[in-house]
Amino acid sequence: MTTDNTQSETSDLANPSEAVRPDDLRLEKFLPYRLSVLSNRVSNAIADAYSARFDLTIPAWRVMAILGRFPNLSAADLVEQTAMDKVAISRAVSILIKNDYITRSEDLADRRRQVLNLSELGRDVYERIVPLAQQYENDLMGSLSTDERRQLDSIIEKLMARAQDWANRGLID
Amino acid sequence: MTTDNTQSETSDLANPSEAVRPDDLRLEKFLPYRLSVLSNRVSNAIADAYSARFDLTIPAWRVMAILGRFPNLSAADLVEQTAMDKVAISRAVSILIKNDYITRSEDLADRRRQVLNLSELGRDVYERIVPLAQQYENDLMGSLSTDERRQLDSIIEKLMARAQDWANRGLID
DNA sequence: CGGCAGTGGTTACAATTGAAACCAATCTTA
DNA sequence: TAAGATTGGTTTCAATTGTAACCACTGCCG
Repeated sequence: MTTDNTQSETSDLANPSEAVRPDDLRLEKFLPYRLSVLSNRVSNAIADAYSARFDLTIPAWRVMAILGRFPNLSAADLVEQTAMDKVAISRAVSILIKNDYITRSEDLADRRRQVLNLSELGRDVYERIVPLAQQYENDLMGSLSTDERRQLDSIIEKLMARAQDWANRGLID
Repeated sequence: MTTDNTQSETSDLANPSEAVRPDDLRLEKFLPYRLSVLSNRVSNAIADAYSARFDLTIPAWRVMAILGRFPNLSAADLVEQTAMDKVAISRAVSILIKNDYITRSEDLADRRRQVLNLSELGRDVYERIVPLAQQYENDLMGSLSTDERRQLDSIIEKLMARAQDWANRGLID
């Protein structure tokens, strides 16, 4: 209940029988809204950069980012690592294979699984994208002080945890 | 199952400054990625809450949020206020009208424009949603200290500005 | 006036996304 | 070892979203 009430008079008590008018919602200060706008701006800019240079969507790029670090994953492993869902992974993978950016091989031990890896070409692209991605991040972070970066990191963790709770425990009532 | 590092050829052994291999990108620490996950989690939870109770999508709710504060806006005004695009607004508006949540009247001065307002019913709903939205925000913010809230506010502003630059000035090269 | 560029807003269509059904392989247990 | 339950992954179909074309009106300039 600590919504910073920048409204002139915030006397909760001082409201007689008059129709109880709720405070207006100031969308431009509403965290979920701001997060959404910020995230979209950032994502769109970066998506443009990736697709202009490498013909990669963000989901596809994410898959490559993970495979670059952790070879021999299955699609299910990717789901776990990326917070993307099954279907998105499946689609990204199939595009990446079509582009010869990754390879898919059967897992002999479990013939349902398919082991994914960057191809030569894929690793090549990976190694060119990583710096690009880092450049974007550095540019963003460049607008923050060292302190602010630390703060942001920890704040995001906390918000993430809380939002995760919502998903688990169900909605607020 | 963290996999074995199968990078035979890329001269691991040559630790000297022969940095052939770029640092891996740690997706889970990559700001654009984290923002996206956080924003999606938050938005989805809230979207569920709105739609479960009021059959409102987020775009529609945003339109109502703005109209609640600023009556007599046109669709173009809404575009400006919400950072949503023309089409999204148009669609949200048409749904809201169908639901009798808002009214649309001709602007006599300029017959292209249409003046939008919450209807009685709409204001009713608005007044019930605002607290709900605030509850979600408070719950999120509840995981942060007062300091952190201030910090977050200012950090978001900075990031937003930087991301905005990207859109204006074109991509990083 | 008459033409034409610019605005407000909607429509049409393509691309993206999500939910659920689905197939195939594996694991369980009996 | 066969039946059912589970897991890995893809396909299908509907809903959402983005882009571009579009219509109606206004405003401007000749």
